[in-house]
Order: sequence, then C-alpha cells, then structure tokens
Amino acid sequence: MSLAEILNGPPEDAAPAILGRYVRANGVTLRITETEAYAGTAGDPASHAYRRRTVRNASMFEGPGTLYVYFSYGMHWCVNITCGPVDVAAAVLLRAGRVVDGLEEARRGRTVKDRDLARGPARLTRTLGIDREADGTNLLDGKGPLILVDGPREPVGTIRRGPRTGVSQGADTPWRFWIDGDETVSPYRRSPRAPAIRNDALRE
DNA sequence: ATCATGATCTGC
DNA sequence: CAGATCATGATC
Repeated sequence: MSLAEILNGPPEDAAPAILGRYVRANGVTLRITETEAYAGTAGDPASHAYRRRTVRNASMFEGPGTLYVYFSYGMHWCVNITCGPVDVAAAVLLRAGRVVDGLEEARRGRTVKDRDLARGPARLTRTLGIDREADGTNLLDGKGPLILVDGPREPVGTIRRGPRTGVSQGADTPWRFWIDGDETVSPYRRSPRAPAIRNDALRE
C-alpha cells in the first residue's frame, strides 16, 4: 500500500500501517516501532482537536501528510502525521523508533543507550531534530524537513495494540500500536487522571 | 515517586 | 485574566 493511500485513511488504520516504515530528517533515519491514533472532532476526547480548531492544532485540519508538531509539558516537542481529508483533524503520533542511520547525528551530544534515543515521543522528536519550525509542513511534497519513505514495507512481525499512553480522556480506546518484542518501544503509562481501568479494557 | 517548566485552553 | 491541564522525560 502506498503512503498516500495510508494517509488518506482513518488514523486507526494508518497508525499500524506506519509501523516498520522509515522516517528521515536532518541526517537521521528511524524505523518506527510505536504509534498512536487520534481522531479529531469525531468523538475522540483525547485528541487535541476534540473541541475545535485552534491556533495550536490548526495543522491537524490540513491535508494528509501534514506535520502537527506541538509543545508539551513545558519542554518537549512531539510529532504527529495528519491523515484523512482536509478539515478532518485526525493524526498519528510517532511514539518510538530505532535509529538505523545517522547514529552520531542522532546522539546530539547526549549519552544514552542507542535503544533509548527515540524511545518515547519527545525523545524521538529531539533525535530527528524536529521542532516548531516543522509544524504545518507536509511530508508528501518532499519540501519539509521530514521524509517518510514510500513503497512496500518489509515484514514487521507481530503488531500489538492497547490503550494510549498518558491520556486522561478516552483512556481505554486501544489506539496505541507497537511492534511486539521490540526493545525501542516505550513503557506504557496510564494517566493518573484517567478513570479506573474498566474490566472490559483490552489487555496488552 | 516526584519534579521541571511553559504554552494553551477554559472558566470566571 | 488567572488557574488547571498536559499525547513526557530525567532524576531522585
């Protein structure tokens, strides 16, 4: 399936389809190992675009392949790839990946284990050298700083799914996807503000 | 287990 | 216009 087809679809289909694919930015190449889907105003209370279009979330309402880069917890940047048609604010959050090329560049002076370089959405974004400047750029037009490699995907093994990390609303929607057994996948943390775990919630 | 740190949103 | 919230990571 082509990238354009994937990004034209709903986020819960695009998120697992992006696993195992390669992203490249600023001389660093990553193999994506963990993603999360967020629907826009279509009934997903965990989405930044749940209520309405704002200055911050405007990129989520653009066409498929648009980057939505947001600032979180006063210090971190995180990257989403918008999917679905214009005005449908759905997106896929890139949560973790493995550095496969540009290891020296990826380090950026940090002394962490290789597997931790892009383990978690903020570290992934920093490792790729992405920040606010990339917000609103499109990865399909080849002009922005981030490239998602198109073409057929190599086999990824078992894909697993479970609830999304750290969200207080919609905490049981199983829209987090990861490659089973990969050591670069980030640890799951339920939001302390989320309601108690429902007995019908999906197990990981 | 707790803190760091600031943009954004919401309710007053 | 102020206070709560936050799709987290590093360090204690």
